[in-house]
Amino acid sequence: MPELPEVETIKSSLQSNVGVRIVRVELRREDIVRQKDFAIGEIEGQTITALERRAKFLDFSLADGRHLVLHMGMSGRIYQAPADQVPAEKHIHLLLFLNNGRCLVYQDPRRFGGVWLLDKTERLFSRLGVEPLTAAFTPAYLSRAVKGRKIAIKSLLLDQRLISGIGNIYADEALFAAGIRPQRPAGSLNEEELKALVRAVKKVLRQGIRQRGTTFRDFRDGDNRVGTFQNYLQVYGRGEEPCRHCGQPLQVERVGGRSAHFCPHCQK
DNA sequence: CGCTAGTCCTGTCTGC
DNA sequence: TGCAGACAGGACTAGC
Repeated sequence: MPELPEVETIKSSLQSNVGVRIVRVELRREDIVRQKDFAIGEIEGQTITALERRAKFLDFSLADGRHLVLHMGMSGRIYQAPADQVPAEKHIHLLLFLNNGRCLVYQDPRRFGGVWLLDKTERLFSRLGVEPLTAAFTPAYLSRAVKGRKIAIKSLLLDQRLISGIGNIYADEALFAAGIRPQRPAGSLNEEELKALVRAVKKVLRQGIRQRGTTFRDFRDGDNRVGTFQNYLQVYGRGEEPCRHCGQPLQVERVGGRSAHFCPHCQK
């Protein structure tokens, strides 16, 4: 569910908890912990010193230098609530009670997400590719990444080892904005198209962040509020509705096992 | 190496 | 109203 703009939105909305101490932890499901360098109880009494995003991961730095890292998978949420009003909802797996009167609620029905308790984030983050909103993501970088590759360009955009943070919605939106069909072999893109694609990826991700994410159904920010980028989607989730640009019906096809939305007229 | 299909889960929607 | 089946924003693995 949450892609880069959604995780970035969650991060911003939870920033006020930096500098706050975790007084009590309630782990309701042990099996959501994917990797454990230390026991969950050891985060009790610790202050959150930073909250950052890496790809689709949310990274809580703790005062002792260790990290609590979360991934939302398809259906995960993390939001703050008054500590004395913990929601009586299903699939709440982790609660962090803070000394500012709030608690952080981690909820994930499908459990494709998870929690990492790490001494260092290196092992988890080192296999991730470039952050698409940094200066390191350039046409030259993408050109090297696609060279000789027959894989569909959309699948390549979703490969977190190359570019980290793009998911199904923003991949489709970026390809539409760049005028490139999702099933095109990556290596077939010319310099001009690569340039357009880099620009389009940055553009749609920034728009997504500005609109505080896309709420198709599940996404909520750190205050449990919906985003608004769904009102600006050009292709994703629009089925065979008319293209907003040319009026021709959009098309949905499976590409690399994922649904791909595109305009056969506007995208080449 | 490249790609597909299967896997992990629950919830929701569609069609009968 | 019940039920079966398809599908969902992610990421990993096995196997051809």
